[in-house]
Amino acid sequence: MREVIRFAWGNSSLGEFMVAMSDKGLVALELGSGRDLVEEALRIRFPGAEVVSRQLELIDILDKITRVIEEPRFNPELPLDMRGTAYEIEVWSMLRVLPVGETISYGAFAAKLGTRDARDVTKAIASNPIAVLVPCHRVIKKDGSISGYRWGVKRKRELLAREQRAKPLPTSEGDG
DNA sequence: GAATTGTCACCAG
DNA sequence: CTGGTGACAATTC
Repeated sequence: MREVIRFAWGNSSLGEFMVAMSDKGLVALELGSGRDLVEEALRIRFPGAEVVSRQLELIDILDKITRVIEEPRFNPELPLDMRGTAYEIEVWSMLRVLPVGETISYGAFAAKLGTRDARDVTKAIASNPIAVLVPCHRVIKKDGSISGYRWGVKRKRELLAREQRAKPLPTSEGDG
């Protein structure tokens, strides 16, 4: 029996986004870069699967995702159906334990995983199909600057800015 | 900020 | 194993 991938589009302050689900859970969360392109990419990613639009069925999911984007500390508790190599899944799992508002360098993150190279971690992170819920945006360069993001550097900066605002630290920031 | 170089584990064949 | 590849890191201008 053919696998069915359901998807739907939502809107947030970061722009449009698309969620896609298999029977097991979330398989993709894409931040708007053209509906046709994203939907096409979905079919390429799941050859042989039936990719169908289910806007109304996923309305609850869309609502949760929207809230996560607006409020980084909100936990949607959605099941993730992560597909990739064993190494990629390990990296994505590690990403999800990073605390809100924290950032880590690729090198430091690599060290947490083992003795692997920073360059290697980037490949796995860059292959992450699930934006925001797998907080790949919390990994930045050692320099502190942001060099790349699959869904646009501007969105990455925006997400980080929100998380830092949402950070529970009592410190009063003097930045302006 | 943009360009350059060193480096190495992973992935595909 | 061989070959190709990077959302790096550190340096330079």
